[in-house]
Amino acid sequence: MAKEITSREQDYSQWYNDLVLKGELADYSAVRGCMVIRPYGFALWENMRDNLDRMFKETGHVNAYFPLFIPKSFLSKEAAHIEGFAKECAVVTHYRLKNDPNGGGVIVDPDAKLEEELIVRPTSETIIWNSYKDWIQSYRDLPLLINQWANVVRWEMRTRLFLRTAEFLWQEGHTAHATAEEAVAETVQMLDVYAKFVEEYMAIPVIKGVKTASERFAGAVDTYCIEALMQDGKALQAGTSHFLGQNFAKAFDVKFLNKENQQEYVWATSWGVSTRLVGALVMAHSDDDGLILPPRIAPLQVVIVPIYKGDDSRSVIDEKANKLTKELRAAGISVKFDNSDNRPGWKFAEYELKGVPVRIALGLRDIENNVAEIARRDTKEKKSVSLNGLSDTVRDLLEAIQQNMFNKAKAYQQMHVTKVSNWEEFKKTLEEKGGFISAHWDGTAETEEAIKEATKATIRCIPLNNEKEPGICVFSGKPSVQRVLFAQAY
RNA sequence: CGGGAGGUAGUUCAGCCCGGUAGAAUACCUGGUUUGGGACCAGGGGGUCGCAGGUUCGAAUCCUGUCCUCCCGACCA
Repeated sequence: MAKEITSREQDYSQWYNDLVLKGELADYSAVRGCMVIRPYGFALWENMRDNLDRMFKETGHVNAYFPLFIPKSFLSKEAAHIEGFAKECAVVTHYRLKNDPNGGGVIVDPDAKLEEELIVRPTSETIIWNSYKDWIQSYRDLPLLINQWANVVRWEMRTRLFLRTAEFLWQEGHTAHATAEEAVAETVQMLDVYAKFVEEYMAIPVIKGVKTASERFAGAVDTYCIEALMQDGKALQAGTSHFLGQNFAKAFDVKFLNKENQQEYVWATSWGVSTRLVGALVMAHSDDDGLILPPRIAPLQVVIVPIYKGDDSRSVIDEKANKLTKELRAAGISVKFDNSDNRPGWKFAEYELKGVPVRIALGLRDIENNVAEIARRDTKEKKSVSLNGLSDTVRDLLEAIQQNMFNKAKAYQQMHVTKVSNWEEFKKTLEEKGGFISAHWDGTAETEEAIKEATKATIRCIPLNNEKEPGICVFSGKPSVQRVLFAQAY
């Protein structure tokens, strides 16, 4: 049995890797645990990034940029924070190379040792709070609502393209507030922004919740998260928003003078999503024929494939296709007319691999009848449509695909939240069905750890607005006040 | 950091056991015929066999070391 599960996991790993590589999203790089994001994959990330950035600005945030390097001493100012990150930090110890006196290569110049080592940021709380200390004097300086788009490095033991890489791109918001209530409201607001983005743009339904103490961000008072379900039944943390209390304000001595002329520590939040979302997109929607990208963020929404028959047809079809391309672009749809020298069948397969939502095939026969064959990637349905008002037809279809992808993923998610009442059911469900398991938990870290030890499942979150429902813990049999969501996770 | 499998053409891999001229498929280039689901014919270019030592007349092949990749485990706010 264990063997079968292993091979199933391997199959999914292989499936996922193929999707990313053949879909031309990313490649492995020469650097351990890092990846090269290819133009197509980067265009996808840019679309995600631009939409998120707009949503951040609509909620009053501004962008800034802080340094890549963090003095070692900064990290040690917040005890829990260093505890959480110390094991995975890349450290800069020298600032110069020199020619190897014993050979042709270069060596690190031992004379160029840094007095204080620099840490390549695993996250930027410390370097940012060092600046905030100087920026915040009075309640008039608050709230401070700043986001940065950056790369961070976490030296993970084991990496997977997009889902966990040693270096990744992300955004991190860092805000400072006059009151705890305001900071909590900000934390929840940004969680809502993330949930809205992931559901409405990426077409992936999420469960909003709060982490247990053991899964909490290092240095946070509360960690809120959105959890998504992948097609192999594993959960993926798609975004987090942390209420940091006054931990970082105290560590970096950031005080403000309130209206009553009293010194107070500020209240903080931080929140982030990363290129991991691209991995989520791949895992949540793809099939055996390749990627399936949601229209709202697809780098390419429509591809037009000409079906030539002899050289005579070429100019007629090209002319018509160029006209349609122009028409669709004018309607705000991203289109590629692929008149390259490959055969139609090759192109069909190619754009399916890359997840282009809509394909239009155009041949002489179609033009004579004033129609085109339009195919949707999500369901693979094909039909003939009139060329009159094609941009409206395509726009409606793109919207329908977006909706259908979300509905399908939502139905899958709902089918995979299972309420269980005892330990046998818990194990059986996890093994045979996967997904989220809604179960009573006695609230202790010991039980959480024991369940993880036994099944690899962790508490993904305590859903927001969770019903209070007395019961007994599925593992320990002790009293419980509510159900929580367990799952195996990425 | 433990266990397993690998590193040979752009890619996927064969060759290795049993040492003796560097291979296939695919991709790429040229010409032609084609085009409604990954075309065909002909010709062509492309590799310090991961790296470093060793054994040998001779190493992709054997030995030692080392680096890297993938899978599993440990680790992973």
